[in-house]
Amino acid sequence: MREDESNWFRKWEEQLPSPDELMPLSQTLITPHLAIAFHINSTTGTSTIPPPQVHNSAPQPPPLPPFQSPNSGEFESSGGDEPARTLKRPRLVWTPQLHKRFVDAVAHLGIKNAVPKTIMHLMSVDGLTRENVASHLQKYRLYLKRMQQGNLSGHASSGDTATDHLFASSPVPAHFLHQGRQNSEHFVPFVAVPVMQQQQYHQQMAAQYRHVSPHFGSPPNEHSFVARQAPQQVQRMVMPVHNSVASSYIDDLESANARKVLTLFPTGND
DNA sequence: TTAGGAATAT
DNA sequence: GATATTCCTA
Repeated sequence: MREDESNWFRKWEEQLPSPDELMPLSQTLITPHLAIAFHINSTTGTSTIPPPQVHNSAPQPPPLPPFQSPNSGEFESSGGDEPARTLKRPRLVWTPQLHKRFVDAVAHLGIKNAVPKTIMHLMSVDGLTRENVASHLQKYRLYLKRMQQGNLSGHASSGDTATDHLFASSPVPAHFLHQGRQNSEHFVPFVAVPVMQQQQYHQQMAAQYRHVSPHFGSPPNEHSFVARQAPQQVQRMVMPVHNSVASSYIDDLESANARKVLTLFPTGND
């Protein structure tokens, strides 16, 4: 009996195609959509279907700048030549850029409303799942808890792990650290804009807020004075849009300046 | 049925 | 240690 079985197996095994014969069936773990979304150089000559964007109801947050992780994407494929025995989604790597967008989203929503699904939508990153966000959020909350208990300096208290560095790469909005006041105040119609887009931003500002700031071609007034006092990065990087991600830059501004700057651009109906 | 969140697994 | 998955709960 046993011998029958092993013979049968050997015969079956001999009839299997060789590895070479199997090669044409190679399959990438990264779909064309993901490859495009994350600027991954695909060697497969597949078509260039634009990825389905997850849209907010209003102006989009800027696309994430090109990713810089070693394998040029946030999604690590588990070795390009590995057979696609698992079609599981590749492991997500939370880069500083991605984390920043996460923090922006959470800051916008306020801790209370920051739940995975909402964060995911606000982040508007192709391929990002609710599970990805939930997992990251879980860890981020633990980090915040540690921050609250330990020193509140704004940097990792003790661990100094890679996570700590990642989390420290985007400033923790001040209101995250004490539970007193987080609310709708954080529904602010701003979004951070990469420096690359300054030009565009300035044009838009000039068009929309000509009356506000000398930076954009009109005479100074009280508002522009306030704006000039805001940290430079905010002057450069804040762009008014509705129903979009609030910038952690804003939350970062502990001073009254920030608040005044915010009032320059009253929130529309979200 | 869906989603959040803690616990657990990889 | 980082991220995914499971499991329980609302």
